[in-house]
Amino acid sequence: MSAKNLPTNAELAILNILWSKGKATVKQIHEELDSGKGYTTTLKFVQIMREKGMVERESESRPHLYSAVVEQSQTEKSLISTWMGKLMGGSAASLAMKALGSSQVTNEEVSELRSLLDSIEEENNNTPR
Amino acid sequence: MSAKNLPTNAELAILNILWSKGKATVKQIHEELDSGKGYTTTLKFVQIMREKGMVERESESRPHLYSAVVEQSQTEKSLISTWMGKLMGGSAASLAMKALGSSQVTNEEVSELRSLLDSIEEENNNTPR
DNA sequence: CCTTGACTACGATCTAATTCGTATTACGAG
DNA sequence: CTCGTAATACGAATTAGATCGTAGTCAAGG
Repeated sequence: MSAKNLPTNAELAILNILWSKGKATVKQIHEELDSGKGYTTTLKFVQIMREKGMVERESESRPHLYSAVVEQSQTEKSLISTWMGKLMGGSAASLAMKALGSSQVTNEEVSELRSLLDSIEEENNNTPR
Repeated sequence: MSAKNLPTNAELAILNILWSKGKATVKQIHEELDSGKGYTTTLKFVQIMREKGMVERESESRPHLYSAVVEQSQTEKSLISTWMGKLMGGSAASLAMKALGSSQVTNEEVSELRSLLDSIEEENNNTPR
C-alpha cells in the first residue's frame, strides 16, 4: 500500500488543523473546525484517520494528543495532481491560470511566481526533450 | 437555480468528453470513457445530468446526441475555486506553484503565465487596496 | 473505594454518488 | 407487418463518506 491514501474532505479539514497546530486534542480540533456537527463525529474521523495511519497520537497522556503523520506539502501535491487529472488535459499551466485569474494575488506572490517560471524555463532549456 | 450545481467526478468525466467532442451519443461517450464500467452506468449519468440541466439532447434524432449546457471555463473555475478553499488558506498563488512545480510545463506556457502575471500586477497597481 | 464528568470506542444510520439489471421502446431488415 | 438488435428508461443495490447515539473507560475529588 503505497502512499495512495488521499484524505477525504472531512479528513483534509482535520489535517489542516493539525498541520497548523502541530498537535491537538480531539476537543481542540472540534472547536477549531466549528462545523456545527457533533463532537463524536470529529472523534470518529480522527479514529478513522488513525487507522489509516494519517495521524498518530501522543504517548498516553490522557486527553490524547494527535498529530499529522502525512506531510502537508506532499499531501497537497498529490491532491492537486489528482484534481489536475480531472480537468481537461490535466495541464498544470491552465490550472494555474484559472486559479490565478479568479482570486486575489499580491504583488509579492507575483514575484515568487515569476521566479518559479524562470527556473522552470531554465530547466526546460537545460534539459530539452 | 444559480450555477451552484457542480458536477461530481463521474459527471465531470462526461462533461470533458462533451466539451471536446461538441456532441456525442451515449455510446460514444461510453467508449471514450473506457472506464470498464457498464454501458447503462454511463447512460444513467447522462440522464441524471440531463435532469440537472447540465447537458441537453439534440432534437429527436434516434441515437440521441448530447451536448454540454454548462460552460467549460466557468465550470472549471468554480471547481478550482472550491478546491482552493480546501487547501490551507486557499491561496491561489500557492496552489498555482504546487501545480506548476509538479508537472511538465512548456516554455510557451511559461510565456502565457508571465503575461498573466504582468496583467495581475498592473491591475494591482492601478487599483490599490 | 465510589461517584461523576470528561473522554473514548464503536456500531448503526444517513446521504450522496456510483453501478447495474431488467424492462421497455424504437427502428430497420426481411 | 414482425422480428431482432440497438437504444433508452428506471428502479434498485452497492459503496463511500459523513454523522451520531450510546455504552464503556478513566482519573480526580470526596
